Amino acid sequence: MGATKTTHFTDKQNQIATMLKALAHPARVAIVEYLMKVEGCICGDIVNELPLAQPTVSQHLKELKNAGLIKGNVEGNAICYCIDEQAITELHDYFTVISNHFETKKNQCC
Amino acid sequence: MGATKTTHFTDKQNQIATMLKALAHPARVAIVEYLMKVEGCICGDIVNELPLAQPTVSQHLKELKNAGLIKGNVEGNAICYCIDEQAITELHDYFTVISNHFETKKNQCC
DNA sequence: ACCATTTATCGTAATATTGCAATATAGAAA
DNA sequence: TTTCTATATTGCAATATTACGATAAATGGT
Repeated sequence: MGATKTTHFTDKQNQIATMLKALAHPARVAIVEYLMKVEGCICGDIVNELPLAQPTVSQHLKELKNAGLIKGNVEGNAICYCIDEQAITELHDYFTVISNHFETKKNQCC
Repeated sequence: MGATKTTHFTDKQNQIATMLKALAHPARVAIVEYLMKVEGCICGDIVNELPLAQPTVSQHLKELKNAGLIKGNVEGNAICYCIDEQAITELHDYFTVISNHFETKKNQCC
């Protein structure tokens, strides 16, 4: 089939899965890390930082944008992409809840 | 192509991407959340909790296990899966770093 | 207007993922 | 040993993803 069955899962589960999927590729992880490194936004230079062709990078940026992880502004000739903090915070909070839960319970069996 | 180019990314980037990919599906998110709910481990009952056929659930469990997010023990007739805390902690720490970074910088442009 | 630069889109090939029916396997129970 | 129950594996069809060359679109500078 190839298509994911989303109907019977909760909105939250689908939303988290979608956001994680956006980061589930080394190139997209690298893009986010590059955004950290440059302390601002990406304007063209990202293509030179990745071992991928320009259309491929553009596609990855689009996926990050669709998932709400980055925002894009037209900045004259170039385009300025930067992190959407809210999305990152949401993911961080999610892992905080999971992490706290399992830390306090300290694994009963396995 | 379909195959991800991993060669030119760092080990850390590939590792994070692999772990996130394991969680990048609502069924696998639901499995982890179910593990939280039952406060222990899964022994068979998970198939009844998901809107998917048994072989499909088995496949999702396998992917979570391959990525190191859950551990499996043979427990008599059934199999006992539970969370691998270390993997969850690793992901949590990763998002903490990113989250802290962008929070302090408060978005210069977009 | 023309050209250069930057980014997006299209088209396409290769591969991966998802999902399930059928079947296999392993252990428990009878 | 036969049977039941739980999980895994196989095989396959449908769809998604990844990557890139070619090309388009948008803007700035000349």
